[in-house]
Parts: sequence; structure tokens; C-alpha cells
Amino acid sequence: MSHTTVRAPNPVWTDPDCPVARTLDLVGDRWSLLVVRDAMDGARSFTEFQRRTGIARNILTDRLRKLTAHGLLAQRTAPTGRRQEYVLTDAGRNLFPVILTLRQWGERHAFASGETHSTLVDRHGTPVPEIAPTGADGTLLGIDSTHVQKTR
Amino acid sequence: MSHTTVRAPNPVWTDPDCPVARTLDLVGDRWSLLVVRDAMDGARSFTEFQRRTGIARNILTDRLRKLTAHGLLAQRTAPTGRRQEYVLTDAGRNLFPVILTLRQWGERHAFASGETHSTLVDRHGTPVPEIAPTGADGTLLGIDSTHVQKTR
DNA sequence: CCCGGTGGGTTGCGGATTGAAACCATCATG
DNA sequence: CATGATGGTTTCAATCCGCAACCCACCGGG
Repeated sequence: MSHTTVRAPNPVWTDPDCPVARTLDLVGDRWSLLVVRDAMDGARSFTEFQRRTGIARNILTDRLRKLTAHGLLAQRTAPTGRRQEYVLTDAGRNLFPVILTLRQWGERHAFASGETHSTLVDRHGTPVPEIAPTGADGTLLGIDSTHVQKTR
Repeated sequence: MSHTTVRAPNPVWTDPDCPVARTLDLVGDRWSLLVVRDAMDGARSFTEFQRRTGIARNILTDRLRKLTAHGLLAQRTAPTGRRQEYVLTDAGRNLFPVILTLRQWGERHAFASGETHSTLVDRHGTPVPEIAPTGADGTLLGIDSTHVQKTR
């Protein structure tokens, strides 16, 4: 696993001590995580991202640049010809659990019981089970069994 | 675990089939997840949310209403006296893994090696270990070992 | 009864962000 | 040379956001 550190979008963070806030400063907008989702699903070109997300082109330009500047995407010229390619860096790939938990929450809470939705499956076509936070001792953790310890 | 279904913010979704997109339609903005984070950390009153997040008051009004309308928060009159209280619903509490993965990504990628940050600890004060997606057979899953299966 | 403080907002305004659509430059192909 | 794909930029209108000011109900004290 990589530990690439990302730089701030601007000199200041919304809440400099909180990792949640810092992450949201980087990807907490309407589109960035959908771009990352599509990158995980194989999209690499400007046009492909645009087609999949339906995002406005100027905004896509901006998001791709920001994600690149923050080290989540890397821009390369494609091996063949003169096309651009945006590929996930290690830091970008490490957003997988974030996308997964968003997906699992959505599957559970954002669909009526009759509605169908796409599903994440493993190599054998088996649906990925729900992820559960566990402590060092293997016990299930929730909001009642954890708390934030402020930095000393 | 609850399976409360949430209703759309407007009649249309960004991408009706994708649970990730639906979740982001509900909480994918600058502030909603920070409000949820603070709710998990014990905030209940308007003033307390305002103080912790630093969000503008009119925007906070809007976010609290939207989160309430979407079923992530419930508004109650406090048992004592005449104050308002916003408490997480089951659906809101189930965002815990989302907040946790955002936190863990931030801890890893959004801080320089010297910087300190707040930490999530369990009841014993032990830091919560990194969450890892595993398949039904217990193997570790990543973006190379999974794919999205479109709804039939 | 008047005064100030607290909680929970609303309103108005200017500036930043967004979305839709048009435009453009560079290839590659027919 | 015309056409189409790719990867943008530009323009303009609409929306959103942050800030500051204002509002109002309730409470406790004097």
C-alpha cells in the first residue's frame, strides 16, 4: 500500500486536524468521486469520463486537473498515438473502500424495495459482502463504541 | 441494521442505476458529511453544528433540512424545555463506514509525515485498524478483483 | 415590566461555482 | 479535401455560498 501524501487545494483546510474534512476538501464535491468511480471501472479518456458521468465538459476539465494536481490521477500520453490518458495513482486506488461504502449505503438506503441497481461482484460473480468496521480484537465497531481522540 | 429507504432530493437522480451516484446525490456536497460526522461525535443542536463546522448559518439551515427530509437526521424537540434536537436516524448512523473510510484515506494520504491529526479510537483507546474489503471467501478485494455488474 | 442573552433561524447582497452550448485546434481517415 | 474523433476553451446565464445583519420566541434577573 502506498502512502503518497497529497497537497492542499489551497493554502487552507476546512478543518486542518480532521482527516475526514481533509479528504472532503479534496474529493467532497458533486463529481470527483464519480470520476474516480469510473476510473476504477475502466474509464481513461476525457470523452469516456464525459460520456459516463454526463458532467459538463468545462467542469470535467477542472476536476481532472484537480484530481491530477492532488495526486489521485496521473495524466499520460497514451502509448498509441497522441491521446491523453488519466489513470488512477495508488492514492486514487486507495479510495476503493470509500467508493465501496458509498455504494453499499446506497444499495441499502437509496433504493425502494422494487428497484434494481447495479451490483459490485468479485471474479466469480459473487456479490461483495457488506464491509464492517472491526476493532483490533475483532469486535464490531460502531458510533457508540468509538470516539475521536483529539490530537495532543 | 435498518433498511430505511430514502427519497430523492428531486424527481431525478444523476445516475439512477448506480448506488454510488445516488448516495452522492444525497450527501455528496461540501458540508453534509461533516454535519453527519459531528452528529456521530455528539452534536445535536443548530448552534453546536455551526460552531463545530464553521458552516454559514443559512447553509446549515438548508443542510439540516435536507438531511432531515432524506431521512438521515430526525428533528425532535428536546426532552427538556423548548430546544430543537437533530439526531441521526438508522440510515444516518449507517454512514459510519463511509465516514470511517474517508477518515482512513485522509490519515494516510492527506497529511504530511510530520503532521498530527485526530484519531478514531475504540473504548479502550486503541486506534481503529484500517478497514479492508473482503470477499465471501475472506480474500482481500480491490479494484482489480471486482467489477460492477449492470442491472439486468 | 424592562433588559440582556441564548437558540434557531431568515433575509439581502456580492462573489464564486456550475451547467449548457458554442466554438476551436489537432490529428487520422476516407 | 471533408469528416469525425479527441480534448479541450469560451461565453453566458443560473445557481450556490459566505457574510453580515436582522428577527423573534423564550428565559432569567432586577
